Amino acid sequence: MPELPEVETIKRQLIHDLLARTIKDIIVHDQRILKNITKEKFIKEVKNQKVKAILRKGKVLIIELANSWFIVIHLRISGWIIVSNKEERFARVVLKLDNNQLFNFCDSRLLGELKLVKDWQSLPIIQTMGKEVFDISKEDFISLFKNKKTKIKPLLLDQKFIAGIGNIYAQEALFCSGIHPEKISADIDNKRLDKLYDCLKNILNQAIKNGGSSVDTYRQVSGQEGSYAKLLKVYQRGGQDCLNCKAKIQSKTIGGRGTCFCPQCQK
DNA sequence: AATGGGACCTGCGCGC
DNA sequence: TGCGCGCAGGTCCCAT
Repeated sequence: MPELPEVETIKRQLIHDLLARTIKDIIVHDQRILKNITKEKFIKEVKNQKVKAILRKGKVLIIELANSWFIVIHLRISGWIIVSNKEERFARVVLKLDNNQLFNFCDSRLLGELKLVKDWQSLPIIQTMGKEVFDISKEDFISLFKNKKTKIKPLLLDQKFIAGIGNIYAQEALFCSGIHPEKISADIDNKRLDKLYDCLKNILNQAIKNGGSSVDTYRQVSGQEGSYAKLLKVYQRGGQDCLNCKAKIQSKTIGGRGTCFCPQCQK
């Protein structure tokens, strides 16, 4: 699923493939992707605009146009972006660029969204978003967990608490730091939280280096798979042996989400 | 404050 | 072979 490393990968590649290009034409194949604007208005405002900047906040991708409109994209579960010379399968919105390349916003399940706004910073999703682990000191990170009487894993998925972490990297970071996903946050000692901070940063950075994790529909902008999937240690490994201790990786629903962990290594 | 469920969606893998 | 079913999960929203 597109989480921080996947969206960051896309952002970096779009700086190469989309920045400073002019959008010559727009094709909207499925209007359900457009959340706050009609197809006609979207085309009118975006046509012939030059791409001025590409930003990322948490899992949100922001494309600034020369006329000060911002295209705000959330890939949700099943979205991805490919820049190529043809229309891709599942392309819902296609931007034709001045070098004849096509920016394909693909989404197999149509849960992603594209908005066109003048002020992206006032969007609720941005307003309520917590800090990313890269933007917070270890001390402040640790103090976030005190007084929180909720299970650690759903808390890591809460974008208002910390931004950018999704179901893959939450599971990986908890395995890395030896924390049971159902452990009550306030009961986790500082040593483990210290480790969690390091694990999160390391895992997210490694995932970015590998172009993200292609476990489902996600692809890099080139269409290549992200190679971090083969480095995942617990995600989707329920029933298999723990790579650390050989115990059986357990799989259960926690906070409504599938969760894999090692009952031996994670306490 | 925290938790649980439903809604949004459709491709895919499974069982029969 | 083909059909129907249920799972996958990011975010928002509502009820308890």
